[in-house]
Amino acid sequence: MFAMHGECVDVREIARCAGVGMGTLYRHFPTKDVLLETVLHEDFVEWTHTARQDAAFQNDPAEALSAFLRDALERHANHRALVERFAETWDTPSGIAACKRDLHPVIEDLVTRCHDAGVLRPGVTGEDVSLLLVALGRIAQLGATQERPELRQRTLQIMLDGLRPTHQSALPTNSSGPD
Amino acid sequence: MFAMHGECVDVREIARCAGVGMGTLYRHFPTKDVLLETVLHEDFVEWTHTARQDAAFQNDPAEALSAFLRDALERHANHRALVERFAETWDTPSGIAACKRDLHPVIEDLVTRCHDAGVLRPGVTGEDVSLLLVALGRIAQLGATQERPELRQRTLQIMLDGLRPTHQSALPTNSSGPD
Amino acid sequence: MFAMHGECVDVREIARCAGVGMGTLYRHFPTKDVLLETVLHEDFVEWTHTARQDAAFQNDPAEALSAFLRDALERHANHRALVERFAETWDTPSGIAACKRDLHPVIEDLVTRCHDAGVLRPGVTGEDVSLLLVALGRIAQLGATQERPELRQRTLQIMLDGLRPTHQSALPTNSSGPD
Amino acid sequence: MFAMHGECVDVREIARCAGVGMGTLYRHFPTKDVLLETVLHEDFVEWTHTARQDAAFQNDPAEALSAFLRDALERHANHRALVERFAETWDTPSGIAACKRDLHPVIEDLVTRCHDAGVLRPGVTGEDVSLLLVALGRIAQLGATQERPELRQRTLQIMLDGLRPTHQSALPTNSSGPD
DNA sequence: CATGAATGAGGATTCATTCAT
DNA sequence: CATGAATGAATCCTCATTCAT
Repeated sequence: MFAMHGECVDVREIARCAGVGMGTLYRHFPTKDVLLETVLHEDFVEWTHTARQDAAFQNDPAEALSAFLRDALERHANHRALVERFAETWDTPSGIAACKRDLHPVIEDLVTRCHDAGVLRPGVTGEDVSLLLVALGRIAQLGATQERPELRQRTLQIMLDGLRPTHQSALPTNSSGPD
Repeated sequence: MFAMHGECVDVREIARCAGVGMGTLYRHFPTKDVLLETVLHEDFVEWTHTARQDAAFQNDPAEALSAFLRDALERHANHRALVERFAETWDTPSGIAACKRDLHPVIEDLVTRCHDAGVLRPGVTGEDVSLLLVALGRIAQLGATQERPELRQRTLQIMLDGLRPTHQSALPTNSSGPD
Repeated sequence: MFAMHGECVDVREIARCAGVGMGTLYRHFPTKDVLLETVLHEDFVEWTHTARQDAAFQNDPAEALSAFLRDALERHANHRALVERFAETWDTPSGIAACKRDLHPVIEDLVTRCHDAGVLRPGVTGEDVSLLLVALGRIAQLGATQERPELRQRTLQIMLDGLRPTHQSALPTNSSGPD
Repeated sequence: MFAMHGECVDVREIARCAGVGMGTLYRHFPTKDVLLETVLHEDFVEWTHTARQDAAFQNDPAEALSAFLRDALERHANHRALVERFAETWDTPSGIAACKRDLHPVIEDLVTRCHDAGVLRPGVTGEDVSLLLVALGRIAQLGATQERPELRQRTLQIMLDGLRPTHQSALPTNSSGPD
């Protein structure tokens, strides 16, 4: 339900579709928000697991990274709440802590491997890639890109190409210097 | 208020912060939605105007495009509702019609000029640029990028570099062929 | 305005149609209700005047009464607020005091004249006739009777015939006796 | 509540008097209007049922008709919203469709039976009787007739007598002729 | 004295959460 | 332990009335 309708779904709808009563729902999850976080945590765990495996099987680190982003794009396209909350990772200290705990290490690994192999633009960090993910998530939710999936793949391609080591120019950094 | 808190703000809050009563608000705008659309329309008009001028004064088309995106990024960073509704341009037929009417031609012009000058990756459309805008908008709203503005500029840089004519590989198109 | 739309009209509408500002309206009438009462009072005065004259010119008391009711019916058909408030005469002590003061004597006179001439069913009082007026008022306001005026005239005819001296049976009286 | 105060009662008042919260009310009835219509429908059903039975047990058609009107009068006296909405039957196409569906056939039957028995003034239609009902409804709501019930019975008596076959004169018809 | 913008209480409706059965 | 009816705070919008200009 969260995947389809986002975090706005009526809890009654959720209970009804789950085939249980409201009470049962609230016994297991004290709050709508906790339910959502739980659902998302499971999604992150599964995503992390799959991503880790895919990365392990893929010897080409560049391809590993782009495969990860391609997969992420499709996941976001099919999961409204994921998109809505994934962004929060960056904002709320606790937020979807799950995301930070589970997913970020995978991204960091991919970035490190790519840098080691020299297939990633210098200076790109895991944080940069995560931000691109947030950006892609928003794109994936647009009705237009749902009807014409090639649209979101074009955007992804542009981002991937922007990450190539072809671009040696430094990315902007904290202009106030190291403080 | 819309800029700061998005379209969810309580109308009472809006009225209070405007220093007026509910009635005054509703005298000027028949509906919360009309108020929002009015605010956004003004923003789009101003944005369009500025963008057009900037583009006219800038002889270098590539710089014109990146200046446009940089400006858009800052605008989105300071305007939650803008971000929320700009995306809708892609979904709701009517939606923020203002956006389509006012802003899209500017984008199309920029893209055309860049292509004519050969400074834009082949195949990139105005639609692609608009999608990047939506993506950037989401980024700009993150608390993290508000505290560390260089973060969003990094993302923008990656996107801009992905748009360079260096990348000659074709972008994905409707795989079902021309129908 | 009250005549056309009833007492629900927006005061702003009234002011606008009168070509004055709200302040002017409220200078003359401290309250919407006072305005309505004033308007109605004028109507009652005019009605009373006309009714008195008509009655004076008409030698046949029966015809005078039925002419009065016919006229009242048409007035009610064209005056929503009149209908809405005329009924209140019976309820609120002050209410449209104007009505009691201005119109009721006319009715009482007509009834007395009819009784004196023996053309009215025994026992019928001015109060009975006034109640019939209230009843007719409601009828006159129905859309159906506005489109087909003969409908309301049929109802009036039935009432008038019910008032004929043909009917000698006593009308119900306070069953608890004279207390 | 509707019976006592008419359709203007605050839903909160309704909920409070029902001893339930707002939510409970809205769980059962999606809209204030639906609630009203439901209440009225039940009333119409019950009314129809009773009226049909009374009519069936009464061999004298004239008495059946006057009993029906007497009963209607008392019902209206105790039900403000009934009065308010019953009139609408004549105006809004849908309106209290329930009324038309449930009650009108009963009235038509009564009228037909009376005509067959020759105890009803020639030309009187079910529509005429329904209009008299509307008229009586208004009367029944007056505070004066609530305090002195004989007042409304007098009005009813006058109407009933106006319906007697004694009155052979034709009732007004559409003056524009049969078109 | 005229204006009409401003006021704000009041009314219908929604939905996350609780609790008696 | 499961149920789902009940709760009521929160939200958008209307309109009679006031008051600064």
